[in-house]
Amino acid sequence: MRPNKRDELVRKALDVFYRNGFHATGMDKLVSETGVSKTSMYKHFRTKEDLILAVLRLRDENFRHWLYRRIEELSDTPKGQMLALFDALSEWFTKPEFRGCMFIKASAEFQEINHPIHAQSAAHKQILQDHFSEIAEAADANDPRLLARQLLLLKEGAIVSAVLARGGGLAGDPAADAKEAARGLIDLQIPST
Amino acid sequence: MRPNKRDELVRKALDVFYRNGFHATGMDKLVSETGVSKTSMYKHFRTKEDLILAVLRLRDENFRHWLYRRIEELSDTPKGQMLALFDALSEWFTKPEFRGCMFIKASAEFQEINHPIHAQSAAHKQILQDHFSEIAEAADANDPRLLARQLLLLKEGAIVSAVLARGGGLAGDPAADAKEAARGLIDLQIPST
DNA sequence: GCTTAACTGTACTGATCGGTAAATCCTGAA
DNA sequence: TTCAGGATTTACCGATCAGTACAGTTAAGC
Repeated sequence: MRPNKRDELVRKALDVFYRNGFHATGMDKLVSETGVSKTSMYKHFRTKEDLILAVLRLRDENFRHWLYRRIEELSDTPKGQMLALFDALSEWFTKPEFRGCMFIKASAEFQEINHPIHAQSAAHKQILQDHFSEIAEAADANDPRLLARQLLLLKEGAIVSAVLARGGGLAGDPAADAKEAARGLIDLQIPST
Repeated sequence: MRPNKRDELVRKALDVFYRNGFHATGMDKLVSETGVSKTSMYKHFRTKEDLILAVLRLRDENFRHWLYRRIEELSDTPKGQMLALFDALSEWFTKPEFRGCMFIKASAEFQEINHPIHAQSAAHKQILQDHFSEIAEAADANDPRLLARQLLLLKEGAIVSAVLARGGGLAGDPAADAKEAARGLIDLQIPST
């Protein structure tokens, strides 16, 4: 058997869903864009929903690993890493293929609280928040969990704003503005050296 | 009668689109949920897209007017009103019918930069940002425009987080956390009394 | 009573939706 | 060389998609 074929399908489906949206992407479109036959798809995934869940799992892995690594590359102190988060975001926003956060879009298209896709999107954000919390703790913040939640707020706000600002419809540089805000919030919790 | 019928359609369509999403809502569903015949719909709006644009116009009007009024009710000082923004959001988030920001969802489903729906969503956020900017200016902020952009970041982040936190999948109280953050950012720009 | 215009239900278009059936093709292992 | 299992193409299912045609209904203004 080919363990590759399934992964290749998920990888390509990720691209198509990310560019076109979930409801707007039909299985026939996936066939033509991925080159994988419909029969094969339904061999690997019972439903479209199962495929989407697999796509989100891959996205979670890819995105978090990229973000974690990039943050560590940009700074080697916890405090610096919290700021580097927004430099990494800025790099992401300026990529031509940037089209917002896949999990925000997934939760927007599948709104029911108990829907697996909605739940998985929430889980992704929770894992990120926990990671931020560890960094904030390492930086000796007074309330690491609060600071982590605020960093996540700024990150999500920056992503949403970056999407709208991409076409020039919204003024400002979301990543830079968020970084400025983060700097203020961090200084409030960590006595400046 | 009958300037009403069109408005009634838009009003009811707003509900359906807000609860179900745009692509996921078919015109036949609108017929059954609004009680307006399909022929009438297409008399008033040439396409589904035109109807969505009308719905977004109404939403923009309703939401902004509600928010502006609520903020003024909660405080009569510019500085207090910037904080009251997040109390108003908290009220919104706890309403049982809360299902996130319609414009974030619209821009997520219609991603193309030049798409009218995308552009209209960006315009809504820009108007809000301008309003915040006026309040920040009245509060004698050092950089009112920056503060306004940061308040918008916190607002959008709080909305997205509130959607994910609604099902218990994400820890924290986004409105409260955002308010705390806003307080810090405001104090940095306005010498505390 | 008649006109006019808004509204209605029903039936339809061709395309696409998610998902399935069946026959064939390809490739690696025995 | 044969066999098996996965992958393929092609065709199909009933449902739904956005949008249209058309004939009938309602109600106000004159």
